[in-house]
Amino acid sequence: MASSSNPSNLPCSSDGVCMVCKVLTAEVEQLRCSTCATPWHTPCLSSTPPLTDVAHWVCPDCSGDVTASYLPSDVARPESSLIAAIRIRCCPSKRRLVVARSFLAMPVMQGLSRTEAVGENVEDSESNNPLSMLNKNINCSFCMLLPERPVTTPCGHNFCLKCFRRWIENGKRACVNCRAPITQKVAQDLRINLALVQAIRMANAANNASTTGETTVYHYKENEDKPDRAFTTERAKRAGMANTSSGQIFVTIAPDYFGPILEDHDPRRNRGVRVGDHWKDRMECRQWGAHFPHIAGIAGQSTHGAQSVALSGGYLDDEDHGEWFLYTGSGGRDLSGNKRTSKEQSFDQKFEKLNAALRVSCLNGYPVRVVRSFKEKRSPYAPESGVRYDGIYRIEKCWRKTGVQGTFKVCSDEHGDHPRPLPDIEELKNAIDITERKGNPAWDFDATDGWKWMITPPISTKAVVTGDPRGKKMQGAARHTNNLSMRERLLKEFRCSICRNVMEEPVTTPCAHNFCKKCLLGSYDNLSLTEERSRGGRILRARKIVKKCPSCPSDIADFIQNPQVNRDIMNVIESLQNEAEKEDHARVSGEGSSAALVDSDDENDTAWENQDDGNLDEGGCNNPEDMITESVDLDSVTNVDNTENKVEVQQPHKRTAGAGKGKGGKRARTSSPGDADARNIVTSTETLDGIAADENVADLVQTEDCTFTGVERADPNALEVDGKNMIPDFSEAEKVNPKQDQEVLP
DNA sequence: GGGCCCGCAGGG
DNA sequence: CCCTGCGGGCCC
Repeated sequence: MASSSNPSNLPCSSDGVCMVCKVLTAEVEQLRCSTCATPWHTPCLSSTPPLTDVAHWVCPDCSGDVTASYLPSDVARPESSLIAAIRIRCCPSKRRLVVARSFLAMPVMQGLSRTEAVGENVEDSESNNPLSMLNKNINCSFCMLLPERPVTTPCGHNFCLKCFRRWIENGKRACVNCRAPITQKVAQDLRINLALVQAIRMANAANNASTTGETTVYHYKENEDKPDRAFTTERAKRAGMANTSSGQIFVTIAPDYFGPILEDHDPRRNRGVRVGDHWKDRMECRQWGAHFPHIAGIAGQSTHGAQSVALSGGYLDDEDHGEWFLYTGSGGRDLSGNKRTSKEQSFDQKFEKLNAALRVSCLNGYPVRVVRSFKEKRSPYAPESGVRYDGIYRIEKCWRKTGVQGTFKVCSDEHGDHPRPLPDIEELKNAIDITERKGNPAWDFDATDGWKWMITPPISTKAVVTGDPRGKKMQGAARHTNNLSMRERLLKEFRCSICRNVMEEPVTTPCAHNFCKKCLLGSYDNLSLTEERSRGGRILRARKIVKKCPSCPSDIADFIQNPQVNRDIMNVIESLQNEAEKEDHARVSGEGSSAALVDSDDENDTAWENQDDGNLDEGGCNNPEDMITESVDLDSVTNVDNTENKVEVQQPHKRTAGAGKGKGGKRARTSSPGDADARNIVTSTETLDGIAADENVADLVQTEDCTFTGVERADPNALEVDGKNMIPDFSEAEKVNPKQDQEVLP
């Protein structure tokens, strides 16, 4: 390995110029680092590897020696930003580069560097900058940034998943920090450290927020008491699942969370919900968060936006073209009496409630999750059974128009009274209240990163898990409790799952769960390492006892033999606690707010909720761009008879703009006296931002047509397991129905 | 296969 | 607290 002590050890720049001798280097004179792929000018290296080792050569930046000199404690040196800049090169992915740039450009970071450069204590800047505090204590030793999708080694060191993977893929089997061996098992079965993810996210969100008091928000409500499956009481049985009580919600997203459900949100499987995932019914679908309401087709809040929709055939004139669809809003049906559902449209829909939510998502270009149910019999894209998650779509247009389901008119293919298969433009002519996005969509395609948030996602106003009646009660009770500071919320993320207190001597298991060292070891006190066995007087070889992680079924017997404290996390916790103490002293008052730290979850969670309530009127958004929602004039709808809200949804490679043509063309834009539908165009988009993203992003299709946003590929595993429920190949389907692709029918 | 019927979850 | 909602088992 090259020596790191030579100060002149510098790589070549991106255009191939050696940063030592300033000469444009030829490929043959370069040595590429097997870890970061950066080229180095061989003649300028202080030492060169033997020819046989060239393939495995690791550059000075990536080699352990140098990394050591870049440990967080060294960040305080004035040249730290330079070091960081150089280190960025070790993570060649563009994405990281982008992250790094914006990172360095952040005022917060600059402030941090300055402060540290002159040797001041950092804590002052920390108090208001949780992000810089985290950044100071937790750095990936490869890229020197806050770890992205952090993984923790059994020796207690934290890295970006990607950086660490690259290291492993290059055959390294020792921790870059401490040289502790990394077993094959650990290397192969990396798990994201969710506590870190949450903390970093929270800090990021706080940092991005324009005002100081606001919060992001990952509140957890007790959910564990619920069974894994939905259940129906004896009395309610006859009425079917409408009367079932929800089972446990498995994902850690709030009901008003927008976008894909990533592995970070899926502590059970650490996998996330992927396109093509399939459930037996709406209840099960709900438990995995794809679509929460178990009857209603739209999940959303009128001022916040709609998070998901279910396509299940409730409205006759919906069109499903796979990549885009038309969706009718809710309302306008007479559900009085004991008729809890009515197919008849008896009055106008308006852009209120859930329809307003759709419109908010349309205006802002939020990602909308889409599930299809087998009940949508008329769609070739519907699954044969159950409910399937079909990825992220975007609502392109909303309008109201006279539909076919009015009281006075029922049009269906059988009756031959086909509405003209108009292209969208035509339909839009007849429509009223046309809404479309004016600005840039919040969720959009980026050439480098694929589909992603272009702005800070809307801040959740709800607790992560719903459904526990106790939670509801607590909501009210806690409504008056005080808000938690960012520091307190961060500390909450670092609680031990066993004692529920902020961790002391935190250890991270290979399955990425965090506990106090004492708690973890204590829970196996009565178990010896091996079990003596005998049979019929004969002594058998001792069998190793399986020791399950307290949070999951993983066997962590090996790990707990010598669990290493996660010092990064410990440092963060200590910093946070010191800050809290200081503040308490400064306040001198007896009732410091840090006391809230030991409060029950419910207390705290609902307290945050309370805090959020204050923001609700602003659409729950803190980003100015989100404020568009404020301008929505929900009352602008007037004098329409029987209006339904429709959504037009679009899929990837299709031409979208003209949605219209569908098979029968349902919408009889006819003379029916009333029945305007509120419609929405939705286009499909999705990228999973997680481990899976690596596999998925490349599959995103970008259309020439700006209306469409992209589509995520189905999970191949899901397809294998259950072929009949596989997500349809939309392109094929289109071939079968060429008409659908024609621009306009006369 | 169609419709009844019922009582959950969530918005407001 | 009231109202609504693209469920679904069961009975006919």
